[in-house]
Amino acid sequence: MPSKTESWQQRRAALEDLLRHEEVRSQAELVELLTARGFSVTQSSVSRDLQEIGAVRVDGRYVSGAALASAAPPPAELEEAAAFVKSVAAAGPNLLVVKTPPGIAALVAIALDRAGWPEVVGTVAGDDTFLVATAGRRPQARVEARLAALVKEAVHA
Amino acid sequence: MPSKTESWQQRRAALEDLLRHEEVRSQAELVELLTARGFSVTQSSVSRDLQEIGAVRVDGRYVSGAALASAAPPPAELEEAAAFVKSVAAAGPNLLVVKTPPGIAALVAIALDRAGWPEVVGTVAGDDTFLVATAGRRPQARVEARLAALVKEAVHA
DNA sequence: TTTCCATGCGCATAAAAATGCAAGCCCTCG
DNA sequence: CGAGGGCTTGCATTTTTATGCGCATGGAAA
Repeated sequence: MPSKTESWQQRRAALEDLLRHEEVRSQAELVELLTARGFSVTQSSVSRDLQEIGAVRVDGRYVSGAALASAAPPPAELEEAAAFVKSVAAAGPNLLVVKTPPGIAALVAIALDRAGWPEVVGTVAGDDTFLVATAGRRPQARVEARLAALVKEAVHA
Repeated sequence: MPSKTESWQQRRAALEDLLRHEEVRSQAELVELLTARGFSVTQSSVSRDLQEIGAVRVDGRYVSGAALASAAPPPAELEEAAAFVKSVAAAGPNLLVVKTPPGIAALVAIALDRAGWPEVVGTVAGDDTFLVATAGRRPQARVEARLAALVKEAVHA
Protein backbone atom coordinates (compact mmCIF):
# COMPACT_ATOMS: atom_id res chain seq x y z
CA MET A 1 0.00 0.00 0.00
CA PRO A 2 2.96 2.30 -0.34
CA SER A 3 1.29 4.99 -2.34
CA LYS A 4 2.68 8.49 -2.66
CA THR A 5 0.08 9.80 -0.30
CA GLU A 6 2.35 8.74 2.46
CA SER A 7 4.71 11.70 2.27
CA TRP A 8 2.25 12.81 4.84
CA GLN A 9 3.04 10.25 7.42
CA GLN A 10 6.70 10.13 6.71
CA ARG A 11 6.89 13.82 7.20
CA ARG A 12 5.09 13.64 10.48
CA ALA A 13 7.23 10.82 11.67
CA ALA A 14 10.28 12.85 10.81
CA LEU A 15 8.69 15.78 12.55
CA GLU A 16 8.11 13.91 15.75
CA ASP A 17 11.57 12.56 15.55
CA LEU A 18 13.00 16.03 15.15
CA LEU A 19 11.01 17.30 18.07
CA ARG A 20 12.35 14.49 20.13
CA HIS A 21 15.98 14.96 19.25
CA GLU A 22 16.54 18.53 18.18
CA GLU A 23 16.13 21.89 19.77
CA VAL A 24 13.62 23.51 17.51
CA ARG A 25 12.71 27.10 18.15
CA SER A 26 10.44 27.97 15.27
CA GLN A 27 8.46 26.52 12.45
CA ALA A 28 10.83 28.13 10.00
CA GLU A 29 13.59 26.12 11.58
CA LEU A 30 11.54 23.00 11.22
CA VAL A 31 11.06 23.74 7.57
CA GLU A 32 14.80 23.89 7.21
CA LEU A 33 15.41 20.68 9.05
CA LEU A 34 12.74 18.87 7.13
CA THR A 35 14.07 20.20 3.88
CA ALA A 36 17.50 18.98 4.84
CA ARG A 37 15.99 15.61 5.45
CA GLY A 38 14.58 15.58 2.00
CA PHE A 39 11.06 16.77 2.63
CA SER A 40 9.71 19.67 0.71
CA VAL A 41 7.38 21.65 2.90
CA THR A 42 6.32 25.12 3.83
CA GLN A 43 5.61 26.74 7.14
CA SER A 44 1.91 26.28 6.49
CA SER A 45 2.12 22.55 6.52
CA VAL A 46 4.42 22.47 9.45
CA SER A 47 1.99 24.59 11.38
CA ARG A 48 -0.84 22.25 10.54
CA ASP A 49 1.18 19.17 11.26
CA LEU A 50 2.23 20.47 14.61
CA GLN A 51 -1.35 21.18 15.51
CA GLU A 52 -2.47 17.75 14.59
CA ILE A 53 0.41 16.09 16.35
CA GLY A 54 -0.36 18.13 19.38
CA ALA A 55 3.10 19.59 19.63
CA VAL A 56 3.57 22.58 21.82
CA ARG A 57 5.95 25.44 22.25
CA VAL A 58 7.34 25.88 25.71
CA ASP A 59 9.81 28.58 26.45
CA GLY A 60 10.39 29.07 22.77
CA ARG A 61 11.09 25.43 22.13
CA TYR A 62 8.88 22.92 20.48
CA VAL A 63 8.14 19.67 22.20
CA SER A 64 6.05 16.80 21.04
CA GLY A 65 2.93 16.53 23.12
CA ALA A 66 0.72 13.85 21.69
CA ALA A 67 -0.04 12.60 25.13
CA LEU A 68 -0.69 16.04 26.43
CA ALA A 69 -3.18 16.80 23.71
CA SER A 70 -5.34 13.85 24.54
CA ALA A 71 -5.06 14.49 28.25
CA ALA A 72 -6.07 18.13 28.32
CA PRO A 73 -9.50 18.23 26.60
CA PRO A 74 -11.38 15.69 28.72
CA PRO A 75 -12.37 17.07 32.13
CA ALA A 76 -11.20 13.70 33.42
CA GLU A 77 -13.34 12.59 36.31
CA LEU A 78 -16.73 14.06 35.54
CA GLU A 79 -18.51 10.89 34.65
CA GLU A 80 -16.41 8.04 35.97
CA ALA A 81 -18.46 6.70 38.81
CA ALA A 82 -21.92 7.65 37.60
CA ALA A 83 -22.22 5.58 34.48
CA PHE A 84 -19.63 3.11 33.36
CA VAL A 85 -19.75 4.25 29.81
CA LYS A 86 -17.03 6.72 29.19
CA SER A 87 -17.62 7.33 25.53
CA VAL A 88 -19.55 6.23 22.51
CA ALA A 89 -18.24 6.82 19.05
CA ALA A 90 -19.22 5.77 15.59
CA ALA A 91 -16.75 3.85 13.54
CA GLY A 92 -17.67 3.43 9.95
CA PRO A 93 -21.27 2.98 8.91
CA ASN A 94 -22.20 0.14 11.18
CA LEU A 95 -20.07 0.02 14.25
CA LEU A 96 -19.98 1.85 17.55
CA VAL A 97 -17.04 1.93 19.87
CA VAL A 98 -17.93 2.19 23.50
CA LYS A 99 -15.31 2.80 26.13
CA THR A 100 -15.54 1.99 29.81
CA PRO A 101 -13.18 1.80 32.76
CA PRO A 102 -10.85 -1.20 32.63
CA GLY A 103 -12.39 -4.57 33.20
CA ILE A 104 -16.05 -3.87 32.87
CA ALA A 105 -16.54 -3.53 29.15
CA ALA A 106 -17.95 -7.02 29.02
CA LEU A 107 -20.38 -6.25 31.77
CA VAL A 108 -21.80 -3.29 29.93
CA ALA A 109 -21.77 -5.09 26.62
CA ILE A 110 -23.76 -7.97 28.04
CA ALA A 111 -26.26 -5.62 29.55
CA LEU A 112 -26.69 -3.98 26.21
CA ASP A 113 -27.11 -7.34 24.56
CA ARG A 114 -29.80 -8.29 27.00
CA ALA A 115 -31.63 -5.06 26.50
CA GLY A 116 -32.60 -6.60 23.22
CA TRP A 117 -32.56 -3.48 21.16
CA PRO A 118 -33.59 -4.43 17.63
CA GLU A 119 -30.89 -2.32 16.04
CA VAL A 120 -28.12 -4.10 17.86
CA VAL A 121 -26.88 -7.00 15.82
CA GLY A 122 -24.27 -8.00 18.31
CA THR A 123 -21.38 -6.93 20.51
CA VAL A 124 -17.78 -7.88 21.07
CA ALA A 125 -16.10 -6.86 24.29
CA GLY A 126 -12.50 -6.30 25.22
CA ASP A 127 -11.28 -5.09 28.55
CA ASP A 128 -12.15 -1.43 28.51
CA THR A 129 -13.82 -1.16 25.15
CA PHE A 130 -16.50 -2.97 23.29
CA LEU A 131 -17.89 -2.80 19.81
CA VAL A 132 -21.51 -2.75 18.88
CA ALA A 133 -22.44 -3.99 15.46
CA THR A 134 -25.52 -2.55 13.83
CA ALA A 135 -27.17 -3.20 10.52
CA GLY A 136 -26.32 0.12 8.95
CA ARG A 137 -26.11 3.85 9.34
CA ARG A 138 -29.62 4.44 10.53
CA PRO A 139 -29.60 1.80 13.21
CA GLN A 140 -26.15 2.92 14.21
CA ALA A 141 -27.27 6.46 14.68
CA ARG A 142 -30.24 5.40 16.71
CA VAL A 143 -28.24 3.22 19.00
CA GLU A 144 -25.64 5.89 19.46
CA ALA A 145 -28.27 8.43 20.33
CA ARG A 146 -30.08 6.21 22.78
CA LEU A 147 -26.87 5.16 24.39
CA ALA A 148 -25.63 8.72 24.69
CA ALA A 149 -28.93 9.72 26.24
CA LEU A 150 -28.66 6.97 28.80
CA VAL A 151 -25.15 7.94 29.70
CA LYS A 152 -26.04 11.55 30.09
CA GLU A 153 -28.91 10.68 32.33
CA ALA A 154 -26.79 8.34 34.40
CA VAL A 155 -24.18 10.97 34.94
CA HIS A 156 -26.84 13.41 35.87
CA ALA A 157 -28.22 11.20 38.57
CA MET B 1 11.58 41.48 48.59
CA PRO B 2 7.88 42.04 49.10
CA SER B 3 7.58 45.43 47.56
CA LYS B 4 4.14 46.94 47.22
CA THR B 5 3.91 47.12 43.48
CA GLU B 6 3.33 43.42 43.50
CA SER B 7 0.09 43.50 41.64
CA TRP B 8 2.47 41.29 39.90
CA GLN B 9 1.91 38.14 41.88
CA GLN B 10 -1.76 38.75 42.25
CA ARG B 11 -2.04 39.11 38.54
CA ARG B 12 -0.24 35.88 37.91
CA ALA B 13 -2.34 34.08 40.41
CA ALA B 14 -5.41 35.35 38.64
CA LEU B 15 -3.84 34.30 35.40
CA GLU B 16 -3.29 30.75 36.51
CA ASP B 17 -6.76 30.66 37.85
CA LEU B 18 -8.17 31.79 34.56
CA LEU B 19 -6.17 29.22 32.70
CA ARG B 20 -7.55 26.58 34.93
CA HIS B 21 -11.18 27.52 34.66
CA GLU B 22 -11.69 29.33 31.42
CA GLU B 23 -11.20 28.46 27.80
CA VAL B 24 -8.68 31.04 26.78
CA ARG B 25 -7.73 31.14 23.14
CA SER B 26 -5.48 34.16 22.88
CA GLN B 27 -3.56 36.65 24.91
CA ALA B 28 -5.94 39.37 23.83
CA GLU B 29 -8.69 37.38 25.47
CA LEU B 30 -6.64 37.11 28.61
CA VAL B 31 -6.18 40.83 28.65
CA GLU B 32 -9.94 41.20 28.58
CA LEU B 33 -10.54 38.71 31.32
CA LEU B 34 -7.88 40.22 33.51
CA THR B 35 -9.21 43.67 32.91
CA ALA B 36 -12.63 42.47 33.91
CA ARG B 37 -11.11 41.14 37.06
CA GLY B 38 -9.71 44.52 37.85
CA PHE B 39 -6.19 44.17 36.53
CA SER B 40 -4.87 46.68 34.10
CA VAL B 41 -2.51 45.01 31.71
CA THR B 42 -1.45 44.84 28.12
CA GLN B 43 -0.74 41.94 25.84
CA SER B 44 2.96 42.49 26.40
CA SER B 45 2.78 41.68 30.04
CA VAL B 46 0.49 38.78 29.50
CA SER B 47 2.94 37.36 27.04
CA ARG B 48 5.77 37.72 29.50
CA ASP B 49 3.75 36.37 32.37
CA LEU B 50 2.71 33.34 30.41
CA GLN B 51 6.29 32.61 29.58
CA GLU B 52 7.35 32.84 33.14
CA ILE B 53 4.48 30.76 34.37
CA GLY B 54 5.29 28.18 31.79
CA ALA B 55 1.84 28.20 30.29
CA VAL B 56 1.41 26.69 26.90
CA ARG B 57 -0.94 26.81 24.01
CA VAL B 58 -2.32 23.49 22.86
CA ASP B 59 -4.81 23.26 20.10
CA GLY B 60 -5.40 26.97 20.33
CA ARG B 61 -6.10 26.87 24.03
CA TYR B 62 -3.91 27.99 26.84
CA VAL B 63 -3.19 25.63 29.67
CA SER B 64 -1.19 26.26 32.77
CA GLY B 65 2.26 24.83 32.97
CA ALA B 66 1.35 22.93 36.09
CA ALA B 67 -1.27 20.94 34.27
CA LEU B 68 1.25 20.28 31.56
CA ALA B 69 3.77 18.86 33.97
CA SER B 70 1.43 16.14 35.11
CA ALA B 71 0.43 15.25 31.59
CA ALA B 72 3.65 14.10 30.06
CA PRO B 73 3.29 10.40 29.24
CA PRO B 74 5.65 9.64 26.37
CA PRO B 75 4.63 8.28 23.00
CA ALA B 76 7.84 6.31 23.28
CA GLU B 77 5.69 3.61 24.75
CA LEU B 78 4.07 2.92 21.46
CA GLU B 79 7.39 2.75 19.74
CA GLU B 80 8.44 -0.02 22.05
CA ALA B 81 5.17 -1.82 21.85
CA ALA B 82 5.32 -1.74 18.08
CA ALA B 83 8.17 -4.20 18.23
CA PHE B 84 5.69 -6.87 19.23
CA VAL B 85 3.41 -6.44 16.30
CA LYS B 86 3.55 -9.43 14.02
CA SER B 87 1.12 -8.26 11.41
CA VAL B 88 -1.41 -5.63 10.52
CA ALA B 89 -4.26 -6.28 8.16
CA ALA B 90 -7.28 -4.38 7.04
CA ALA B 91 -10.70 -5.90 7.61
CA GLY B 92 -13.53 -4.17 5.90
CA PRO B 93 -13.46 -0.42 5.42
CA ASN B 94 -12.87 0.56 9.00
CA LEU B 95 -11.21 -2.14 10.98
CA LEU B 96 -7.67 -3.32 11.32
CA VAL B 97 -6.62 -6.64 12.73
CA VAL B 98 -3.29 -6.59 14.48
CA LYS B 99 -1.55 -9.74 15.58
CA THR B 100 0.99 -10.06 18.31
CA PRO B 101 2.63 -12.86 20.28
CA PRO B 102 0.27 -14.54 22.78
CA GLY B 103 -0.68 -12.51 25.80
CA ILE B 104 0.47 -9.09 24.84
CA ALA B 105 -2.19 -7.89 22.45
CA ALA B 106 -3.66 -5.77 25.22
CA LEU B 107 -0.34 -4.19 25.95
CA VAL B 108 0.09 -3.01 22.43
CA ALA B 109 -3.53 -1.99 22.08
CA ILE B 110 -3.30 0.17 25.15
CA ALA B 111 -0.14 1.78 23.91
CA LEU B 112 -1.88 2.57 20.68
CA ASP B 113 -4.84 4.00 22.52
CA ARG B 114 -2.63 6.24 24.55
CA ALA B 115 -0.80 7.48 21.52
CA GLY B 116 -3.95 9.43 20.89
CA TRP B 117 -3.94 9.18 17.13
CA PRO B 118 -6.93 11.08 15.83
CA GLU B 119 -7.81 8.38 13.33
CA VAL B 120 -8.12 5.70 15.96
CA VAL B 121 -11.63 5.54 17.27
CA GLY B 122 -10.91 2.72 19.64
CA THR B 123 -9.42 -0.71 20.15
CA VAL B 124 -10.50 -4.04 21.53
CA ALA B 125 -7.90 -6.55 22.54
CA GLY B 126 -7.96 -10.30 22.85
CA ASP B 127 -4.99 -12.46 23.71
CA ASP B 128 -2.84 -12.40 20.63
CA THR B 129 -4.94 -10.18 18.44
CA PHE B 130 -6.61 -6.84 18.73
CA LEU B 131 -8.91 -4.82 16.57
CA VAL B 132 -8.56 -1.17 15.78
CA ALA B 133 -11.66 0.72 14.80
CA THR B 134 -11.25 3.73 12.55
CA ALA B 135 -13.75 6.17 11.09
CA GLY B 136 -13.45 4.96 7.53
CA ARG B 137 -11.22 3.85 4.70
CA ARG B 138 -8.94 6.80 4.69
CA PRO B 139 -8.21 6.81 8.40
CA GLN B 140 -7.87 3.09 8.25
CA ALA B 141 -5.26 3.34 5.56
CA ARG B 142 -3.35 5.93 7.50
CA VAL B 143 -3.32 4.01 10.69
CA GLU B 144 -2.26 0.91 8.89
CA ALA B 145 0.58 2.74 7.23
CA ARG B 146 1.78 4.49 10.32
CA LEU B 147 1.58 1.34 12.32
CA ALA B 148 3.49 -0.53 9.70
CA ALA B 149 6.09 2.18 9.67
CA LEU B 150 6.49 2.00 13.40
CA VAL B 151 6.83 -1.72 13.31
CA LYS B 152 9.43 -1.53 10.65
CA GLU B 153 11.37 1.06 12.58
CA ALA B 154 11.05 -0.88 15.80
CA VAL B 155 12.41 -3.98 14.21
CA HIS B 156 15.16 -1.94 12.72
CA ALA B 157 16.27 -0.53 16.04
C1' DT C 1 18.10 63.63 50.52
C1' DT C 2 20.08 62.81 46.22
C1' DT C 3 21.86 59.55 43.05
C1' DC C 4 21.97 55.17 41.06
C1' DC C 5 20.50 50.69 39.99
C1' DA C 6 17.13 47.17 39.41
C1' DT C 7 12.70 45.96 38.00
C1' DG C 8 8.17 46.11 35.74
C1' DC C 9 5.62 47.78 32.13
C1' DG C 10 3.70 49.89 27.83
C1' DC C 11 4.37 51.18 23.10
C1' DA C 12 5.56 50.14 18.63
C1' DT C 13 7.26 46.78 15.82
C1' DA C 14 9.43 42.56 14.47
C1' DA C 15 8.79 37.72 14.38
C1' DA C 16 6.20 33.76 14.24
C1' DA C 17 2.13 31.06 13.60
C1' DA C 18 -2.52 30.31 11.85
C1' DT C 19 -5.74 30.31 8.08
C1' DG C 20 -8.94 31.51 3.73
C1' DC C 21 -8.68 30.28 -0.72
C1' DA C 22 -7.70 27.91 -4.76
C1' DA C 23 -5.05 24.25 -7.17
C1' DG C 24 -3.77 19.52 -7.78
C1' DC C 25 -4.60 14.63 -6.91
C1' DC C 26 -6.53 10.43 -6.10
C1' DC C 27 -10.42 7.64 -5.08
C1' DT C 28 -15.16 6.34 -5.43
C1' DC C 29 -19.47 6.03 -7.56
C1' DG C 30 -22.60 6.12 -11.24
C1' DC D 1 -14.77 6.31 -18.40
C1' DG D 2 -16.19 10.76 -16.65
C1' DA D 3 -17.97 13.58 -12.83
C1' DG D 4 -17.92 14.58 -8.07
C1' DG D 5 -15.99 14.73 -3.62
C1' DG D 6 -12.61 14.68 -0.29
C1' DC D 7 -7.77 15.66 1.11
C1' DT D 8 -3.52 17.98 1.26
C1' DT D 9 -0.62 21.67 0.22
C1' DG D 10 1.19 26.22 -1.09
C1' DC D 11 0.60 31.05 -1.32
C1' DA D 12 -0.68 35.31 0.50
C1' DT D 13 -2.38 37.42 4.46
C1' DT D 14 -4.10 37.99 8.81
C1' DT D 15 -3.74 37.18 13.54
C1' DT D 16 -1.21 36.36 17.43
C1' DT D 17 3.14 36.49 20.01
C1' DA D 18 7.52 38.08 21.32
C1' DT D 19 10.62 41.76 22.25
C1' DG D 20 13.85 46.20 21.83
C1' DC D 21 13.69 50.45 23.87
C1' DG D 22 12.67 53.93 27.03
C1' DC D 23 9.96 55.73 30.98
C1' DA D 24 8.64 55.35 35.76
C1' DT D 25 8.84 53.57 40.28
C1' DG D 26 10.95 51.89 44.48
C1' DG D 27 14.66 50.61 47.21
C1' DA D 28 19.68 50.92 48.26
C1' DA D 29 23.82 53.33 48.59
C1' DA D 30 26.36 57.44 49.48
